[in-house]
Amino acid sequence: MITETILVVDDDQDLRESVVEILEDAGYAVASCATAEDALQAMQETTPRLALVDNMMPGMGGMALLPLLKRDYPGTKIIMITAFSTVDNAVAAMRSGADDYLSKPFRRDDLLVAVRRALEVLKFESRQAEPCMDEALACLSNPIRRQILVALAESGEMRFMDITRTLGIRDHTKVNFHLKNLKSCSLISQNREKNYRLTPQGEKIIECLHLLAKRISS
Amino acid sequence: MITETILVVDDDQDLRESVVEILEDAGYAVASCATAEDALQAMQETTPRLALVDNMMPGMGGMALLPLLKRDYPGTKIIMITAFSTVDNAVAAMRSGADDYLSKPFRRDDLLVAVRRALEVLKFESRQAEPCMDEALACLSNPIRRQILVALAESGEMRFMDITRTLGIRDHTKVNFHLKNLKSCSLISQNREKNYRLTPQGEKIIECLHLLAKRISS
DNA sequence: TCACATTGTGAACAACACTTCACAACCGGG
DNA sequence: CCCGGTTGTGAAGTGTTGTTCACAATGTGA
Repeated sequence: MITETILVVDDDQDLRESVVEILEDAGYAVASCATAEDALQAMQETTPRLALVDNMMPGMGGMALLPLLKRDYPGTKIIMITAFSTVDNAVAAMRSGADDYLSKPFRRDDLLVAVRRALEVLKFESRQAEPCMDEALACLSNPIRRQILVALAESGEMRFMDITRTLGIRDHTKVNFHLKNLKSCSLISQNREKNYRLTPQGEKIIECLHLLAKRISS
Repeated sequence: MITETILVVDDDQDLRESVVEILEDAGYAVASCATAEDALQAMQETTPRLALVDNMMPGMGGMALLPLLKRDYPGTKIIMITAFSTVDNAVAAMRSGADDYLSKPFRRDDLLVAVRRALEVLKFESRQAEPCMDEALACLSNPIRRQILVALAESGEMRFMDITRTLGIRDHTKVNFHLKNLKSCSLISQNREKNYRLTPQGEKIIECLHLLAKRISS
């Protein structure tokens, strides 16, 4: 079993060591480095699931590091640390993929609260919901069903024959068959007016399809 | 074709009307309402892909509305609007799922920039790369094959009987069958020592499986 | 060398996914 | 009212996927 560590990235040696100490006192395993470049190296070696990153660093700054980390390690949570924080800066950081944001100076407890919260989220996320994915993935295995989902995602709401014609399928009962499948895994639903639309679950699946497509093609 | 609209949620009638006007002048179709409760209703009816939500409203506030919207309409982008903005508030909003954050008072152009940026992201996300995913998704449709991929992701490299025993399958030829499938979609490969391992493609798929699990369970 | 685990193939079969067809309930306009 | 489009069901057939079994090549330690 690989020990779970937290990575601390900060060029200010005093602050870095103090952060490391706080975390180690709290019982966490910690790795640290002083530059964004070293951080990338460290990520490759230890792949921590939580990283604390300083915003202002010589060389590549934290804001530049953020998107790199999020792209290559989408599962890793990142807490941004900043002096001179502004609303705009915080928003920019969060938009770039930071999972939390700490303004310097912060108290010991601010740090620990943020870390614990991030780890809680990780714990929650790592509890997988495999079972409910089974039916969903099985549904996705058929191209016609995928096309239906995509069409619904684009149009928001469609009637039966809309879908049939959009896909260019002559036999409407065939479409019906797949619609029934999608309904039974509750990826789509039908309202009183008989309009089909994605369920929240269905939308999540579509989002993931997009992610998958993006990732595979890149 | 349903017209794409932007939803504006703000209790302050003056501000709401001015925002609506700015957006309409810029050529967008706009719907608006004054309370979070009405917003939920409006979402059900029109399902806009972009919503501007005021933070402070009588009744349910914007911060309470946010997670509801994100849960039920994960595809919809949300821009939070706030008077008295602080870093903490901005961070909290972004953490709750806001995609952007505007401090009052803002200029016409600030608003339009944020809106355009959100719409750009939406446009990008809706562009798909379906074709190469077909075989991969078909492979994922079988639980045994998924288990094999997961096992390989965890162990890095395994031999035939390792896999068979790890999955607790008595008939080794069954495993062989699925391995052959996985090989033929090049999600796994086999080296001279007959060890099986994930291909780069296979690793990407596993990442996406994790993402999917995360998303579905949350 | 023999015994035994590993790794694999191909055929026969079972189970399931998908398609097609015949038919029917319903609604709206002419 | 009748006609044609919409939305649906169920049964029968077809084809694909998945399982099982009998068997074989290879390697490996006693």
